[in-house]
Parts: sequence; structure tokens; C-alpha cells
Amino acid sequence: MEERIVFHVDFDYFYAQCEEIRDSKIKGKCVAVCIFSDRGGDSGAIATANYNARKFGVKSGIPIMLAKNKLKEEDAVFLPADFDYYSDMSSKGMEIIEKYADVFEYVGRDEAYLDVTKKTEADFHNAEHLAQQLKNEIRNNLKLTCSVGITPNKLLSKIASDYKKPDGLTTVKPEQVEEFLSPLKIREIPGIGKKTEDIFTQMNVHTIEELRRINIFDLNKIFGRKTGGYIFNSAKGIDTEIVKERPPTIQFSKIVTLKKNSKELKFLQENVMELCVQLNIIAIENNKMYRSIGIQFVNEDLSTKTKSRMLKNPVSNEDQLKKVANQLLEEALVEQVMLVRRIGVRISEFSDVEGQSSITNYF
DNA sequence: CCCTCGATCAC
DNA sequence: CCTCATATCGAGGG
Repeated sequence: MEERIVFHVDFDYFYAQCEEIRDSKIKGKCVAVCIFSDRGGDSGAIATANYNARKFGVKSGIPIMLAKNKLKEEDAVFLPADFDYYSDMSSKGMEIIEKYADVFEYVGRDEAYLDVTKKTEADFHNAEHLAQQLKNEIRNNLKLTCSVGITPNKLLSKIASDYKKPDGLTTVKPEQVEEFLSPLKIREIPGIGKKTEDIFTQMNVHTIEELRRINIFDLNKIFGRKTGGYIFNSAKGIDTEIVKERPPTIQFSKIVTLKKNSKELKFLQENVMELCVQLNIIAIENNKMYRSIGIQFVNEDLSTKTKSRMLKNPVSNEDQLKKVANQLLEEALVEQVMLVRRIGVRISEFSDVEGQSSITNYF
């Protein structure tokens, strides 16, 4: 049997909505959830904003300073992100959602895919009913609203859940796929971001209908075989990816914004060492050994430099991590001309630690 | 085939 | 004015 019914469930303006739920007094105001960097003051970025704030151009990713400026005339609150609280809300929500699925795929704190083909007997009418029940249960239990896309695949459901927000429910049946996609901006396709959009703008391609007219050879030439094929199929609403449990994470990383821009070895070392400590703890908590270690610079101008090294054998050891990270740091600094704004460390190429006790004890 | 690195996306 | 974390792709060099 070919035909599937897939949900994409997306909690609306999630972090900001969580804050509204915690303190209903701020509902009706502009709410911006902030990630403050270690620089102090208002250095940092907006994680999420509610719809009141979005009306004034405040959205995720923009600098906090800029957001404050945009909202200076408004009744606005700027709250520090409280990820523990959001994770807790997320767990409670996911626990409810999961029950509605034949197959459940957790994507992130605020989104999930559900294959509901069996549950709905592949009937879209049944599916809409099921989705409404899901939304009701989430709202009644958590006071949380979400938007749902109901379509034959993950790609379309992701686009559909975004189509009407907040508190939306959008169904696209197989025979409606073309008319649904045609007028949409290409940016609506997940994976098409700013850069890709710019390229298409130069080619005078703005809507998905226009995108559909580009042949696959040209797409492959511009974007490579994989991405070209992905864009080509996406324009037609074709996506064969199945809903399945996510495989475990394959890398961990930590990055900080430095107190001051610098390229001084000693100062950068101190920061890298601290990141190593934290990362190794994460590795141990997850029972992982790692074989690849990398560092990352984000320069003054926000350009990025990475340097990584594969080890002979996997390790899970703080001193080893520090030693290699430090080597990489020294090597990277040799050719470094710009000052560094942010610095990060990454571990990957995991293997599982067997047994109860940490293997580090044996070295 | 394996490794390194930059780029892109998007949370 | 610019957070933080992860995944993926493609190029280039062994």
C-alpha cells in the first residue's frame, strides 16, 4: 500500500507561549524570549517571540538590542530562556501526542511527525478528526496551542503545519498537492534558506510553480546531485522519507561568546578548557566514547573556521580531550589574522561505552 | 574509501 | 547590534 497519512505537529511560538502560560499577565504584551551571551548587557539574540512582537519585526535570530529598539514604544517583556522549563513542557506535550501515532518521530522540543495511516485507515476525514482531538487534548491539559499539517508525506506536512498559524490545521490531499504548492514562496520548502533563495531570485524564480519549471540537470549543476534532486522532487511535493524514530545524536558541541574579541592563545585556551570539561561530562552522561575532536572559531565578521582531528582510538577522557583541543587551537592560531568572537569545541564519531562503570577509570 | 573543511540550514 | 546545537552535503586531498 502506497498512500500514507502523515501529521506534522508544531507547538506555536513555543518558548514564548510557555512563558505566557507560566505568567498569564504577559499575554497581550509583546513577549520575546532571549538568549543572552556572556558579554553582558543586551548582547545576545532572540530565541522566539509571540505574535504581538512579530508584528513589529521581532523574530528568532535577531539581536536583542535590535528587538528592544523595535519594541521601544510598546508594552514588551524580554525574558531569559529557561530551557529546563520548556523541555518539561515539551515532554508533557510529546507524551500526549505520541499516543495518536502508529509511528512517532520526535524532531525537537516543539515539533514531531506522526504516521497515522493505520489509525485513520488512510482516510483524510478520519485524520482531521484525529488531529482535532490531539489539539484539544494538548490545549485542555497544557493550555498550549499547536498547528498541524495533514498530508501524504513529511515534506508536505511540514509545509502545511506552517501554512496557518497559530492554532492551525491544514489538510492537503494527494489531488490537492499541486494547487497547494504552486503559489507558495520557494522559501517555504524546508532546506531552502536565505542563500538558496538568493540564487533562485537571481534566476527570477520566486514561487514553487516557477521552481517546478527548472529541470533537474540545471538543479544538479547548481546545487549538487543530492540537493538538486531534493529540490526537484520537493517542488512537486514528492517525498518518500518515512516517519521513524530518530537515530541517536552523532555529535555534541559547545560554543561560547568570548568576553572580548581576541586571538591571544592564553585567553582562548582558558575558554576551550572549560568547554572541554563540559563536553566530556556530556559524553560520560551519554555513555559515549569519541574518536573525532574539533574546534571552531567564529570570527569578528561572523565567518567561521573549523579544525578537527580523528584519533587512533576512541576516548572518553577530559585530559585527552583538552590536550587535542589545545593542539588544534595552537595550530589554528598560526594562520589566524582576525580576532575571534566565539569559540567552540565538538566531539563526534561515537562508540558506546560498555558496562556500568566509566571506562575512563581504566586509563 | 577515509579524512578535513567550509557552507548551509534552522532550532 | 548577531545565541546555541546539530545534521548534511560537496569539494579536495590522501
